[in-house]
Amino acid sequence: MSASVRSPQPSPPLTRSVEDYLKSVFHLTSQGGFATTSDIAEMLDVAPPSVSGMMKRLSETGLIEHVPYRGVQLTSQGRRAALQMIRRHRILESYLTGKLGYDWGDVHVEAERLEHAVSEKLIERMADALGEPRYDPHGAPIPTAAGEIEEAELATLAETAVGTTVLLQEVGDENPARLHYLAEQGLTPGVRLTVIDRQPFNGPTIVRLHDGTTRVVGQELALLLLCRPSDGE
Amino acid sequence: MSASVRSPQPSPPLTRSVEDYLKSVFHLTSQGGFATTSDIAEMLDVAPPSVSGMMKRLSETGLIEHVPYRGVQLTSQGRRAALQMIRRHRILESYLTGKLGYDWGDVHVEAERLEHAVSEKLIERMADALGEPRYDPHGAPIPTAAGEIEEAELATLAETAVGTTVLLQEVGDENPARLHYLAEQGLTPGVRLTVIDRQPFNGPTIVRLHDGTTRVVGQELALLLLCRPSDGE
DNA sequence: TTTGTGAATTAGACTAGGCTAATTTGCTGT
DNA sequence: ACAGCAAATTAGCCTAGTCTAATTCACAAA
Repeated sequence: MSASVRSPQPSPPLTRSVEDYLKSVFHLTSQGGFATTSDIAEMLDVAPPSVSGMMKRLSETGLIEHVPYRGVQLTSQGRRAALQMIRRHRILESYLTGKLGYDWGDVHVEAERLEHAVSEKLIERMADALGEPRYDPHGAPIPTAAGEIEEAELATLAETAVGTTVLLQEVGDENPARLHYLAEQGLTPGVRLTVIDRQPFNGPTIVRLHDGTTRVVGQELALLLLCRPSDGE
Repeated sequence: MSASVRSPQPSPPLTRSVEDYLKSVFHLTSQGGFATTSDIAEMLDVAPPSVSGMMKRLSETGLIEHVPYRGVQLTSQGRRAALQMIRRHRILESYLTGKLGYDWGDVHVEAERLEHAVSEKLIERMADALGEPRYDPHGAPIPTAAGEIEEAELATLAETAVGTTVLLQEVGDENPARLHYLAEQGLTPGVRLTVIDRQPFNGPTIVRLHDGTTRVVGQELALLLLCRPSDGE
């Protein structure tokens, strides 16, 4: 009988909404700290009171830690659930581009809908068919089935020093138009860039690609290009 | 201004529930006639009053025709929506078995969840990858994107006369255990069978396969095997 | 120390979709 | 013709999740 006190009761499956909230909190706290009500509300396009209400319910079910008027963080249980959703999302994006000819600008919306409906089994079959990919089409790391995710220290292109050669690792965006443009410019994960100049006052960054051609990248886009120091050449 | 009277207003997307109800009504009226409240309730595993409520809403939005205390039928708009769902379902089943190694007994549940989340575009990509299949893994016809569905006159194996040779066209079941068993027995769509005997009092039907081996098929299963007269041979 | 302000929460209402219990209806058998 | 029964509907309630309007809180600035 004493077990009933802290037994992790057979939790009902999470609803779509709950899954979305957990993902938001995960992303908003990935740099540490708390996620605020208004940030969550904006990310999910709902009104702040909706967030307050949901946060209350989620903290009652032990998925988040809520400090009223301060913000929220995921519990380890909530983090596990969020990572599972992110794995689903990123495997789906990878599968849609890799096996069904989707453009990397179009996968996000489709994956956003499917991630709530796919079974664990289907995700693992897709991952298997793809050869257990470690990164999605945008270069974001895919959590393992066990819930581990790679945490890399990436710098935006906008803050990379002139003269440096870097590897473009990830594009931190999901806007189709921007992604299409970047693909046209050849600015996709995996390419090596050398920063050859940067205009002052938040001006554009000028980079040289491996093939010798150059690109002028405005700040808005440069902030989305996540790079890491290039090892060898 | 006069247009506002009968303009087919930009109907909001159907909810999951609505999609499920429409599918049920379609299946229950496929032989003609009305679908009854209790049949729908049983098929969807909800209480009859839930069905009454939904039928009221659906007839207000013009998807079904409701004759109180009699039953319902789909309007042409409702039929179009139902056929779209059935196309999605059957394309998904085909894709899961054809491209992701699913067993034909396991696809139904997975497709049931995904059919509410996939976009039109994804379905067409899957259909394309499969070469526009006309039948799903159980032999059921797949509606075209334009909403046409093949209507065949099939007889159950249980009613097929002794001595007749037939083509097993479709297995009208979705129970994984039964489907597994049938696959083990080699009783899958496309095989040719000759009925060589049938025991009285709803007893089993004995058939010979093309390879000369025989199978004893109890009535419960024989009722699920939908056959058509075999042309040649 | 007090006050103003913006963020967060509470209050209260609404919709979809489900349920049970009570009532109504249509049909069948006498 | 009508009594009885089973099926269908109505009545009334519940939960999840959303909203707007009103209120409360934390903190920075005076």
